[in-house]
Amino acid sequence: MIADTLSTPPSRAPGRPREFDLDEALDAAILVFSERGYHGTSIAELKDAMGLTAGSIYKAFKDKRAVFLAAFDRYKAVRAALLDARLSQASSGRARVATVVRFYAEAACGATGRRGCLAIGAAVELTLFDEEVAERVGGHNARLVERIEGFIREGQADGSIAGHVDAPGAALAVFSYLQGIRIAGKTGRHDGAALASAEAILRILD
Amino acid sequence: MIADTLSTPPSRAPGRPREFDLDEALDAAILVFSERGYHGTSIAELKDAMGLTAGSIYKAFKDKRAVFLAAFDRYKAVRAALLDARLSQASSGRARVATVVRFYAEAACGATGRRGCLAIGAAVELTLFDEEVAERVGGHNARLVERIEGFIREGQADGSIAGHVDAPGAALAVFSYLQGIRIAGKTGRHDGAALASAEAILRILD
DNA sequence: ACTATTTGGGAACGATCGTTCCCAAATAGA
DNA sequence: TCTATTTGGGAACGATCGTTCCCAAATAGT
Repeated sequence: MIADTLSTPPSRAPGRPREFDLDEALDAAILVFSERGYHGTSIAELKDAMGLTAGSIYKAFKDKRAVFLAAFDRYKAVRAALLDARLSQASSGRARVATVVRFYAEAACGATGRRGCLAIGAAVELTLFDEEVAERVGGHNARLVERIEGFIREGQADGSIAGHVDAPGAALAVFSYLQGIRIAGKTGRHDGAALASAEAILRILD
Repeated sequence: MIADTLSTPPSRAPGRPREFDLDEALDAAILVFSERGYHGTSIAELKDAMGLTAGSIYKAFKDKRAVFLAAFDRYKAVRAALLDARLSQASSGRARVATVVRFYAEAACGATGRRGCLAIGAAVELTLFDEEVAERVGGHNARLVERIEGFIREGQADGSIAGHVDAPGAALAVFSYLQGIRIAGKTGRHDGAALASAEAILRILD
């Protein structure tokens, strides 16, 4: 696991080198797990989607749960990078909240919306009986809520958000909207109103 | 299935009578399916929870999926009855929206919140590959969104909600909040702020 | 060249899955 | 009382599950 403590170049380890890209395989796993859920996904389906054999999967990961956790981590990292890129262009507290809200509303539309969010799937399916998943999901969620609350306070400081807004309550309300719009997207009936709902939620900040 | 077309009393059918109450069994199934999800629940667990044998389950229901659909229908009916009872005491459009929002926020707290919502579980786990589940979930969701939009329009008519509010957008935003607060409740970290978030979301209507 | 190590591929394993089947028990109608 | 019908209980079934194992191939170090 941990190599290159401070040595020179890549300096490969002994043994036959892996022939596939781990992240590409995880991207495929993210799709399958998002569509079918954890328990609804079999190793056979994972195998087909990732283009690997069972042996290769179990050499790269301890078990099915480890594949899921790795996919979850990558999903979170990729989505966070996309969101942060957009956030860097927002110049007020309100603009940052609006960016987050629109980011989720867009993801809730079309095929992406129907496919669903891996993190929400993990929360719904696994948190009750898997402490580690609960810890990760809960941590990510709590951090996002805190971040939104920070944006709100920034907005109140820069004048873009009304001072009477209850920051913790509004932050949890916005966070809940983010999760909920992605569930609305599962049925694909509200694509037309998704962006309108994003604008509506921002009224909380007036 | 269809009996008593317009005849007299109960008039039992031939054969040994069922020894358990169907609704009580379904209430147990609702708990298990809510906690573990559809694919995460085995017949053995269903059997234990419902206090039945496999044979009895398969005499009352076609298959596991039929148990789930029946549990889903009952869950929806029970929750709708509870909500309607509260709604009957609300006397303005805004009060009705507030009642709905608080109803979900309360359900998101404590053990109930951690257990999760069966309908959301169905949406996340099953809608993509089960047309019938997608139809039921989508129908219920669409009806709730329409109902909220109706409450908003009523509020605009009775003066309790500002006229400039975009009813369709606000309705979807509120609906999304309802779904999302129940996901927030899965991790049980935001119980304290749940009710505050419910009040915050109502600012949409100002 | 030889050894140690790791991966690719896929057969094989035990466990568990959802479902069916069978028999005894309980009821209605004749 | 006899027949038809339905349920309760639980053993049994084939299918599929997640996982392990084995062997050939590919690499690094000596």
